[in-house]
Amino acid sequence: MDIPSKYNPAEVENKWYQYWMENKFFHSEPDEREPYTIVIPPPNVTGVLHMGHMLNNTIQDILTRRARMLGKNACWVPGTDHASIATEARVVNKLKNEGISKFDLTRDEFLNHAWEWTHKHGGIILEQLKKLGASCDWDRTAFTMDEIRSESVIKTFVDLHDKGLIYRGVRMVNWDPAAKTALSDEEVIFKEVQSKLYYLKYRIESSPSGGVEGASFITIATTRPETILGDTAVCVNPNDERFYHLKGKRVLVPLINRSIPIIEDEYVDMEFGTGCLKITPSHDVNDYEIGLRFNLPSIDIFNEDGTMSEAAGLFIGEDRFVVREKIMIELEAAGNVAKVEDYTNKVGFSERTHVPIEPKLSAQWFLKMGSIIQPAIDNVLNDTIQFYPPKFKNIYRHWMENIKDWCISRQLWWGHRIPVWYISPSPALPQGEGESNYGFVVAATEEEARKLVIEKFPSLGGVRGGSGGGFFLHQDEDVLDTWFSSWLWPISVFDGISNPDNKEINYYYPTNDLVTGPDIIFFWVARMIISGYEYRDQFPFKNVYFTGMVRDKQRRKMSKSLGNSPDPLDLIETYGADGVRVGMLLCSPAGGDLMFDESLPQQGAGFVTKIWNSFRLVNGWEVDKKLPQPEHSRIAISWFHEKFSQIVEQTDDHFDKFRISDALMNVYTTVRDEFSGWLLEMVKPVYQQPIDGKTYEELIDIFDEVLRFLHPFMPFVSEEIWQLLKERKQGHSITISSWPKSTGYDETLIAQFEDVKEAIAGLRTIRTKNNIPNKDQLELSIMVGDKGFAPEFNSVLVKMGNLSALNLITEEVKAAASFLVKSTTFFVPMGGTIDVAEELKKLQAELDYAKGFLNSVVKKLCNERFVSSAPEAVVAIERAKQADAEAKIKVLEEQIVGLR
RNA sequence: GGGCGAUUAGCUCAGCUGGUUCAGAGCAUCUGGUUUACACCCAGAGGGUCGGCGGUUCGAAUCCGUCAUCGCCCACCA
Repeated sequence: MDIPSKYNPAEVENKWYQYWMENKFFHSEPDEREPYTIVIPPPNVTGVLHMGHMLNNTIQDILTRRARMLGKNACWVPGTDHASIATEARVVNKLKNEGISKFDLTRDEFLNHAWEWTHKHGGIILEQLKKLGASCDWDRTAFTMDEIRSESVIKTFVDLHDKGLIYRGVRMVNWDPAAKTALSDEEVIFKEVQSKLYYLKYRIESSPSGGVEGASFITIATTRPETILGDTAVCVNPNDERFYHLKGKRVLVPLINRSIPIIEDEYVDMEFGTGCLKITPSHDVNDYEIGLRFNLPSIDIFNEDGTMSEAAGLFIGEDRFVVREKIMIELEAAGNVAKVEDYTNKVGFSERTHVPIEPKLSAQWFLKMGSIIQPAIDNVLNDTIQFYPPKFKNIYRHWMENIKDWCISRQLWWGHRIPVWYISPSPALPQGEGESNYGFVVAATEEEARKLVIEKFPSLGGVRGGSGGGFFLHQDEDVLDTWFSSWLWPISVFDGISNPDNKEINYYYPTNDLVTGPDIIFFWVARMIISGYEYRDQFPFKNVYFTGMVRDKQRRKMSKSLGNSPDPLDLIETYGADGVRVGMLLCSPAGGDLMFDESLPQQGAGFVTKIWNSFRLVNGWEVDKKLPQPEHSRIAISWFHEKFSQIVEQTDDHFDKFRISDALMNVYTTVRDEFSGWLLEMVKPVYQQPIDGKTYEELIDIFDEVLRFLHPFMPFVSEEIWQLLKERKQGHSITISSWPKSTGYDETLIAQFEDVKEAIAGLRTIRTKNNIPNKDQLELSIMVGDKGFAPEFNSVLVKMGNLSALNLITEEVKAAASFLVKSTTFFVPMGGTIDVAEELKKLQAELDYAKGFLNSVVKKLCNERFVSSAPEAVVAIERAKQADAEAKIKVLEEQIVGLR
């Protein structure tokens, strides 16, 4: 068969992916087999593949492919997330570049743009996953905002509301002034920033008037001077002696001279700043709480976009950060600034728009987290659901035990519109007004809402509002948090919310493994577990494997702005998908970060070439069926069977423990060392000689098995060679073949062969030291003693050592180079070229070492406490060590005497 | 401020219930080797007081305490 000498990944990969798709090998339907299910962490619909996806999806593909080969009905469900805020931000941005403002559009107009954008850019990432070789069931591709998923989300909202778990409340929320929406706590990232601490003087009311000098002041410290316009109190600690005299007094807010009380609350830290805190209930969570306790007015000085509102009184319409600068100038001029210090504090930023968030009081929808989370806590702590690595259990538990209600509404348009219908007597009632007067109903559709209203409020009458009385319905303008749809993902992809008893959900759920990043453990993983128990009374997945971050060599996170992230598709083009996959996994322990460097896919690609060349070697042999099988081939093949069985067993164990890198390392060294380095070299016929039929056939079967062992990691090259290796039936594929099985193994045989390897290494060393070319034959004599070297592999020694003769002897050989394996001595007669002094030196060194070793062992054995308290097996091992060392010493001493 | 985890070869990491899996792997380094599958290769070598200090034990990389350094998560100190 003619085989290209150079493997061409691009061509091979396209060919086989197409073949797999045409034959629907990745498609799964419920049947009588055991299911194996993974749902993909849905990437943003308009996103593009980055290195994190590569790592994550490679692992999922390996797990899926192996499960498929284990005979399970493997189903890896792909899909994308509508990514409410991220996508909306992109569309807004795009429109802005076209000179269109979102706020000039109607909701429908905007959504048209958003859908257009989604259809144009959506799903690119899924096409990219195909390049990686992802064996997803593409017929099941889902989208968090497609019909089934939308229906599931709405239904869930209505259900949770009807259970009393969803409520509307006015709370201090994290406000994103760029996106003009509330965010959940999880979407806020706190960062340390260099800022300033401003010490501002507030005049005490009824103090002697006159200039600032000499008047009575109280000094507060703040990082946000612009918020003084919203101050409604100044607070001190009741135990703070410094302020006893101010009890019950009032102060004037600088610039606007609003009179506000001095209040006392233990919340204030006497040590910090001046021990005096200004209270701005509208713009700080703590101040809000204090405001509630003291019944303080709340003045919202910001507009939704972070500019000053009318209520601020000054700087109206100007941005908060501009105002910070400006107000300081005015305060300075008015004599209200005591001092300004450099200060480092933490500021919350929006995860999506990266602007500082603004605590803001607003009406939002919340999901109560109190009662529904218990099974999610219990079943992770008791390992019903297992986390890999397990350290994430603690992090998870900590979060769960301190969980707060989930703010699920977002002031956006792109997403699932909240199915809440406000009842009003007029057709044009702005949202927010009249709610309390007329109330609302929660229903999946307007029709249902209408029915509900009539049921609940019969007095309103059934007719549409207007002159005839009746009512109008206004749907809530807001949409739901993206995670409110993705938390249902393992259920909703099988339509298990709307049709909870359908065949698919019953078969595929719960899923087996989830592979994701620890950064979304709270956003997503925890919430899926919660919803799993709430809606299926069952965990959504058995195992969660957390991947690490992909970083660069300097441990920096890969990011677009740093420009340190390679384009995955470029990598695939350069190194081939198999090479990149292997490169990603060679050193990425679970939960540990992956320091990515182009040398990794390079190594992966090198490994692909190695396999390819192994195939070229075997493929190039001429077979002569009449030839008998040589002994060295027979024993080599039987050794490989044992060894391979052992390796498969180890690898299965690695998989069970989600040690994917270790599993790959097993595959890597097996192919490179055991298969190519040893087996092929042992059975390789003499140059241009044919190979016997039996060995060839057995070898092809072994190769087949090795390829199947490789396949989950390197799907393409394994398929290519597998197809070339033998005549295959139409529609056959390694994809649907079987994973190698361990059939048990003979440890003795494997150990014996390790000795043989050592002996061959000894021979090679002698060649190197004495400059004897490989093609020159050597003669080898083995000293046969009671601790004999197993003779089973002697034929292998002859072949691999290129020996002219192999003698079994009982007497020392003079003028020979020698080496020792265990306590068997090997001699290679050197015909007088032997350097006696050198040889003696070497032997003496070995002897010294052996004596020292013996000494330590004997010491241990002489220690009665050791002998009496250590387990018998351990003592026996020590005794064996002693015997071995003694034998070795005897041999060495004899040799030394012999040489002298 | 609270919690979690880590520290083993130049780098990235294994090392399970203390004892031959006990000091390991891959990469990197160094030395030698190419008409005969593969220099994307082969053969060899060097390199570590297992973060420091105490303790438990016949025996500690492994268990305990403590200190140091790093990382991560959570938290409302202006």
